[in-house]
Amino acid sequence: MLDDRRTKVLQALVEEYIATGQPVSSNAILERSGLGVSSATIRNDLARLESYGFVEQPHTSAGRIPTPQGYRFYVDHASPARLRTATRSRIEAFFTDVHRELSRLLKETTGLLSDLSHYPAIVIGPGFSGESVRAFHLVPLAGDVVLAVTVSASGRVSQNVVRLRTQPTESELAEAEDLLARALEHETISAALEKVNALPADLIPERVLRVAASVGNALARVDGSIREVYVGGTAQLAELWQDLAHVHTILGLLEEEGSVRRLIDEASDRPSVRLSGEIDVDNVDLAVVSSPYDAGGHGGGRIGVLGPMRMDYRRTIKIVEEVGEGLGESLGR
Amino acid sequence: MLDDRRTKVLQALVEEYIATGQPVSSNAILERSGLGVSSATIRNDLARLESYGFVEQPHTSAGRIPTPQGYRFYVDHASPARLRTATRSRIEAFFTDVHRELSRLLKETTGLLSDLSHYPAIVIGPGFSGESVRAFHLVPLAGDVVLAVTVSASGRVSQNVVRLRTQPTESELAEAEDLLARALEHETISAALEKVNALPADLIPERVLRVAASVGNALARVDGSIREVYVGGTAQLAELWQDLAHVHTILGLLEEEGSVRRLIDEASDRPSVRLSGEIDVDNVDLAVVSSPYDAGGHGGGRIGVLGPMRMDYRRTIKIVEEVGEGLGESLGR
DNA sequence: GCTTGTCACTCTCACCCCGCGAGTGCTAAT
DNA sequence: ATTAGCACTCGCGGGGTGAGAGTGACAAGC
Repeated sequence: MLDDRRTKVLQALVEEYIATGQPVSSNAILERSGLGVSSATIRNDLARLESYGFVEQPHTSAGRIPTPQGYRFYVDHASPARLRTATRSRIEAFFTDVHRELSRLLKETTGLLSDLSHYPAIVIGPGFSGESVRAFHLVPLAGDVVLAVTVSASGRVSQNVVRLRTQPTESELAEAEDLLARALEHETISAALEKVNALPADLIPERVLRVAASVGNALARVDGSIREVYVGGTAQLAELWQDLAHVHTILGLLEEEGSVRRLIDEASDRPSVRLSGEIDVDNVDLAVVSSPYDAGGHGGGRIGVLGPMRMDYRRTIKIVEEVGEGLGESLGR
Repeated sequence: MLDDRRTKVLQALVEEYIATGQPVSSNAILERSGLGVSSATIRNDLARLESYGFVEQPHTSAGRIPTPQGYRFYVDHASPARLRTATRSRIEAFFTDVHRELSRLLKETTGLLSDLSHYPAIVIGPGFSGESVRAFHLVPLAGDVVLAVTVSASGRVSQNVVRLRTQPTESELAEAEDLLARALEHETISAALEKVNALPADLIPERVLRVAASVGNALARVDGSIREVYVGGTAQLAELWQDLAHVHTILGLLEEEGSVRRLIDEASDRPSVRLSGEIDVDNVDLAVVSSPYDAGGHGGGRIGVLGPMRMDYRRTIKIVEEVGEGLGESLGR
């Protein structure tokens, strides 16, 4: 597609633009790239790059800025950065030897990530699925509504409000709790549900069975979909976009759990970069750098940051990757 | 301090400024207030109000804008607004008959409040204290770290990671769990802790007792301070302040749990308004309208919104108050 | 003594004009 | 294919200007 020199010209242009935010002139590329050619040559190359749609001019007689396609090409050809040892050790220290409640750990991870990257950060919690259940409780809330509390083997606590069709008596509820607790013990939720459904219907009062089934179904339904979403570092928004309309739109995105998920949920097993056009978000200058993490037996999730397309990709990708690894290891233990 | 007409002039000025955001001229006050005097008279009054420090001029030949003192006088003398029935019924519908997990309810309440008020909203969770415990579990996490899960009578679930000084065996942990569960059953945490400490040391292995005491102390320490903080509607910030520096500062405030608490924590049993100078936040144009809520036996908390000083106080106060009442009732059941 | 009509004065804001400088595209030469 | 040179384009910032909004002051009226 692009010969070697033109690739270098585009890289220099993107990096210069990322650094300065100003349209980049042929002379600036000359200096940054160190190519031993004249500015006129570079101007010719720029004209070619423009015809390919990688760069554009804000107006005649101005320098060039990258188009989304230009960024895409750059990102796909960029080598990852090396992190300073100070940064690495900060990540390491963060995940070493500190035991925190899961939700707190995830929330604080957004803090770390956004601190290091200087971009707002997103962390999606690891799934529940595949984990066995350590403890289970039913708490009556009101009438036909009960709260099911499940503690997983790794100490995760999940709460679900379940509305039953009928109002159980206290003893029925206790029996159902007992039944489910037994079925769930050291089992995954889906396995336990089968157990419950296979129970001998003649030995257990039907009403109890019905309660247990209702709760079991409710659990199974949410199982796996309880990946909590955490967002941190939103204060950076104002500095990054410098534009109230953009800040408003992005705050709106980050406020709604569903759209946050949509931003970074992706089935890639490596760090990935998504740019405005590729995300289902209209007309916002947006790039999302995300990476999966693997918490060993305890599932895994995804973390990422978002920023304007004019973003330090090489550094950011590396940071997101490393923090993801740290988080995975920390959870995996 | 102020005679009747000057009070009205100030009120009209503040309301006009809240509505338009422009410096208010004597003529504008004339029209809005309906006072049957000439604009010259109002100009004289304005000069007087200025000497009292209630209003100021951005520059010589411009209208007046309220000073913080002017706002203070205004809110202290403002009568609360009436809400449209549509608004009232929205609040009512929100809290009627829907059973949600507590954390979800509180989070969604910030959504309701910010939707109605058009300002970012804060909800502080009701305390745990005073509630009896319904279920209790200890889950070993790793080595000397255990997770204590407490379910309160009203179905609230609290998780605490406790680091013990020694590593208990499985059976010791089970015994300690049993011990604490028994002690806690239908008791408040503080009452239970006394029970545990009063246990006959000769009947129970010392190691078990020590574990139980560690956990109990950890619980007691966090008991009452676990008032979660929820923030919603931050997307409004961009529209409200129209100024990147302000948006940045306030996002920063809202990001940190401690500062959010500081914004609305206050020991007033009525709706209250705090303005920039009165809050420990420097140089931000900020007003906080907050109100307590009472969840009956289950404690209570505080909710509020924040906005620029140029804020529709009469309407906002009423909305915050009503949503607070709704939340209190909903939790009290 | 408070209120009012009048009027000169002040200050901002929006607009326009214009010159500078950066940076390009083109062309002709290598 | 590359380069030097050059004419051309266009945005940006500074300064000038006129209109309009609003005030303060003053003298007259109730």
